[in-house]
Formats: sequence, C-alpha cells, structure tokens
Amino acid sequence: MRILVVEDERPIAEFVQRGLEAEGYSVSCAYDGEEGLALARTGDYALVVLDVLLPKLSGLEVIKGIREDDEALPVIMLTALAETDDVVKGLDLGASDYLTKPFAFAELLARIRAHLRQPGQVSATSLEVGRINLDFRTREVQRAGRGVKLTAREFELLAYLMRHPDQVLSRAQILNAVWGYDYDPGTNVLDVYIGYLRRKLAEADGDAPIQTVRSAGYRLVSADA
Amino acid sequence: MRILVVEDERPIAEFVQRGLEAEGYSVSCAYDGEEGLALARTGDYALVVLDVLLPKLSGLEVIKGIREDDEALPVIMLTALAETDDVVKGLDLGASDYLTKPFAFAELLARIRAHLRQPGQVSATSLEVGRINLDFRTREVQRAGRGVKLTAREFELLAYLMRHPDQVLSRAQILNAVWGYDYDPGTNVLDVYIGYLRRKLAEADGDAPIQTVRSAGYRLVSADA
DNA sequence: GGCCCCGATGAGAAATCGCTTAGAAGATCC
DNA sequence: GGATCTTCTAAGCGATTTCTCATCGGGGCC
Repeated sequence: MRILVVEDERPIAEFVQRGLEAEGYSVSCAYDGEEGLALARTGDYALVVLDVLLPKLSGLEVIKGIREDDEALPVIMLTALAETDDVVKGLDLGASDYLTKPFAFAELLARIRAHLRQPGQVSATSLEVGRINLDFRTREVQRAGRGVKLTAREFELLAYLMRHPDQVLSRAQILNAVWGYDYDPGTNVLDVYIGYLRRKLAEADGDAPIQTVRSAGYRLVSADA
Repeated sequence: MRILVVEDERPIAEFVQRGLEAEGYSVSCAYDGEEGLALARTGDYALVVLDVLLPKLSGLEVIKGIREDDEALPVIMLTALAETDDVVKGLDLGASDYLTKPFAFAELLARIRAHLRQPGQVSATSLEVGRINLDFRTREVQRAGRGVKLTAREFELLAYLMRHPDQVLSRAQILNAVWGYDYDPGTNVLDVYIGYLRRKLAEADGDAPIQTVRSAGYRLVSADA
C-alpha cells in the first residue's frame, strides 16, 4: 500500500515516513506543493498525508488539484491548532480528515487505517453523541439544539471524546491524542479544559455528560438522558 | 493495565510509551537494566517490553532476575536483527516472545494483546465470572445486571480475582498483584477491601461469591448459584 | 466448654485526586 | 502597539479513597 507524504519540514516528514514504513506501508515524500500535487496525480498512491502550509503551492490548492483528477483518493490534512480556517476550507475542498500538529503518531495511524479500510465511509464532517452535535465543516457545536462556542482546543478535545463515546479515556490517552507528542505529563491542562467544556455544555442545557472516573480518566456518556 | 518498557534509547522508549498509552495502557519506562529489574520486581506490571542491549545490566540478566520472582510475567524482548544468539538465550531464560528491531508498532501491539489475553478470556476488554461482569473499556461492573460502583482499588482487586476464578489466592499473591510486592505484609488492607467488595456486590444481589479459605486466602467462585 | 487464632468490621487519620480560580504567557486582531 | 482571546500553570480546597488500628466474633481444637 503506497502512501504519499507532502510536508516541507524534513524532520516531520521523516518521522512520519519511518513510522509508516515500519508499519509496512511504502512511503514517498514530497517537500513542496507542486511536487506533492505532481506525485499525487500519478495515481500511484492509495492515500495522501498533506501539510497545509507548504511552499510553492498551498495544501488547499493541492487538494483542489487532486480532486480535479480523483474524487476518492483519501487526503488527510495536517494543520496547526490555530489554523481553523484552513481546516474548514480544506474539508470543503474535499479533504477527508485532518489532524492538528503536534499530533500523536498513533492517532495518524488510526485515521489512515480507517480511511484505507473504508474510503469515503469515514467522514470527518460531523459527529453526534447524545444531545451534542459537532460539525467539522463549520466548526459549530450544538447542545440540545443550542449553539455552543468553543475555542480550538476545546473543540478538538470534545471531538476526541465524541469519537470514543462511553469509553473511559485515560489522561495520558487524551493528552496524547489532543495535545500531541510534547506534552508535560505532570500538567493539569486537561482538568482545566474538561472544566471549560463542562461549563459551556451545561450553559446550553443544564448539565454536562462528561463523567469523571476517579484515578482512571474521563468519559463522555452517550445515554445523555 | 500497566506495562513496563525497559529501553535505553529514549526516542524508542518514548515512541513505544506514547503508542501504548494511546491504546489505553498505563506505561512506565526504565532506561537501564538495574532500574528495569527493580521496577519489574514491584509486581505492579502486567507485562514487560525489554530491550536486550542495556547499560548496567543486560536484558538477559533482567529476564533471569524477573523469573526468580515471577514465573508468569510476560516479557517481550526487543533485539537487533543480528543478535539471534540473544533471542535463543532469552527464550531459554524464560522470555515469552521477541521482536527484532526495527519493528512495526502494530506488531508489538498484537504480541502484547496476545500475551495479556488470559485463558478463558474472550477479549482483553471484558471479563465475566458467574453473575459478575467487568468491562475495562467503560470501567463498569455489573452483578446480576445491576451496576456496581467501585473505586480504583476495588476495581483492580475484583479484576484480579476474576482473572483467576475458583483458584484459592493467597494474601501475598493478591497483595503482590494488586498492591505491589514490597508492600508491608503485616497489613490488613486486603481484608478490609474484600469486605468492601463483598458489601457492594451483596447490595446488588444478596450475597457475594467471595469465599474465605481460612489460613490460605480468598477465592472467587464462578458457580455463583 | 474454653481458648486461641484468624478474619471481619467500624471509626477515623492520612493521602490522593480532581475541581476551581486567578493570573501569566503567548497569539491574534485591529 | 494595545486590547482581547486563548492556552497553560500553579496553588488551595474539598471530597473521596486508601489505609491503619483496635476491637469484635466465630470456628476449630484440645
């Protein structure tokens, strides 16, 4: 299975390449948008991992170029946390999914597998758990029909919880997935953000369906009465 | 589920740690043989991932040390391709499995899952003994269909009993597995916790299937009438 | 029956965990 | 270049959990 990685920062490109090769994929790298688009158009690849900030041709233009040729080729975007506009535009242009840097490698792998297994099936467009709705295209969240305004971090955190409803997720697991590889294990950011989320969700509808499981982690309950 | 990673190359150790944490395991790292053996001996871990080439104490010696204490603790060796001699020696000394570097993370994960799966256990995510159900993913426990709320310690204790149904487990054995081996043997925490468990299980369904075997230990009966 | 051990139990001390709050540091937008 | 928003750190507090200790009870053995 061949994967194309388009990423101008060499260390990241290599990190991803080696990781994926160790998983048995065959990987090519491109280091700017033009090269990336040219390679993608060869039709040789089953999936593209695409940084959005690229020299010569932006990631968004690459997506547009790819979609002119190939409707189905899965494209996973890599973006900085702040670039929420790009995420929205990218998804509108036909990107299949996105990850915010710094990302956990395991998370990238999980997404890649999901998209290779059922191309087109996995949609990064919206999620619904209990009375919460989350839309990746517009970055809007609703609780019981009422709009909830979230910051970028809060949004990613909630999205991760919603991808694993009812599961107890450990702090390490969540920090890995949402904060990425260079987090400080002794931090309590996560607690603080859970607090923010709870407050905002409760403002919309009385209570928040995020349970604390002491000394184990957190859990988003779907049977949100 | 706690896993110990003994590996002196920090990047590899961290890569494995994060990957496993992202899968929901709780992971500690040791960066030389002495530290690794000391941690392994605490009895806190369900499995050890062990590099063979280590400072201070070689991986082979660590295996020997572990086996003096614990016959059953699964140990997965990591070796370089060239070190085939070490693989043979390691397996002779009681290692459970091995992988040659560079390895695919998915492969390591598969081996770990295989070794953690207990005989008679359907999947690694849940246990069923008599009328008790325990789910690791949601951390929910049910007795006769009714939910039972347990604290972290109670949960681990019950999980351990359920992994060894009908066996008489000595106090030392249980303290080893659930509390850690260097725990003060003169304590009666275990008795206290058995009491807590019995009460909570009985609340849900009249009686509790934990038998006391005088001057021997405790036993969870599966033929829970 | 009486004694002795082992285990059960209740009360309370100690430790731990997570929530909240306040504010510093960093990013972003006019 | 401020003002504002976001992200993160750190400390204090309260609740729960964990553990210790002392006492109680009951079975087995003489």
